Amino acid sequence: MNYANTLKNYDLKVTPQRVAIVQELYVCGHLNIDQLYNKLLEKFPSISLATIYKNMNAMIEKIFVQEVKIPNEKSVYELTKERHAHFVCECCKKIEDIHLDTDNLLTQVAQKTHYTINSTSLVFNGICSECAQQ
Amino acid sequence: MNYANTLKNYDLKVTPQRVAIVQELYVCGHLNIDQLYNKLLEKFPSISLATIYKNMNAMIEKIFVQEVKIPNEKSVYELTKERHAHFVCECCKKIEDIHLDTDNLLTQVAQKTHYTINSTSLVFNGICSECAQQ
DNA sequence: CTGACTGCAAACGTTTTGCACGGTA
DNA sequence: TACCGTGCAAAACGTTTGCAGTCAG
Repeated sequence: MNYANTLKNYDLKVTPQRVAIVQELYVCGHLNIDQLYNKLLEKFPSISLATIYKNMNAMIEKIFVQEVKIPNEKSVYELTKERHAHFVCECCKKIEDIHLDTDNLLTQVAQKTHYTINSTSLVFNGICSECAQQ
Repeated sequence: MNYANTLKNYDLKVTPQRVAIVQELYVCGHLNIDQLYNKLLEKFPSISLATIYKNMNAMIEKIFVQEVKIPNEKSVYELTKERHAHFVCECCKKIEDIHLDTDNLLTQVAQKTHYTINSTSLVFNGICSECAQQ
């Protein structure tokens, strides 16, 4: 993953702060604003929260990054990938991507509503196996 | 629907403001805080936003009301009902409940993650048939 | 009568904005 | 060089809290 080139592909100027944001999202998968800010503080001790917000908004506008809204939790951000669902552990707050076959689901929605579906937001809350063992 | 009795069933004191909140949610289905505030202003010209917030939090705590987080939109609130999904029209912002058979989906999640699922948040974004005609 | 609810004002946390400076292309 | 991004400070916004007065049970 070449972070700088990926930014360019999305029409975003390359700056060290942006590269670091992409890198953290790539490595960590899902981060909320505070987590991202704290990670970046290690590399850029004088980085501003305003910079984080401005960059997230710029990346969201280019659909390079997407916000994931989670019940009872702060929103997290992830690099745009192929459509997938999320599992959130209510205990350790871990978030995992789940790739599901949603053809049947979308067929049901189409039959019941006759609406055109453009995107989905599927979040499953529960207890992960690590937390369940304790 | 007897609003006062329903409030009592959920261990919530009955006040005119609360009855009005339940009534609006029952009639409108889904409302965000501003919409609810504006509706209640008609009946209670001096009602405070703080009252709305306090009551929503009280009702959520009793699981009488639930928050629905929607991508790119403000959260809306609805009376707790049986599990269901939501369709949101990107054009007119209309929100509709959809009752889907999710057995297959939950089976897939169970097989792929071995996690215990306690709740789901399923939101479908698209264009409703009324907006599609235009 | 007692405790809970209301409405107001202030406080708080989060996100956005304006501006001077510095860096990217 | 021209424009865009950064960081700081202030502003804006949404939500919560404290308090005095009022109401429900």
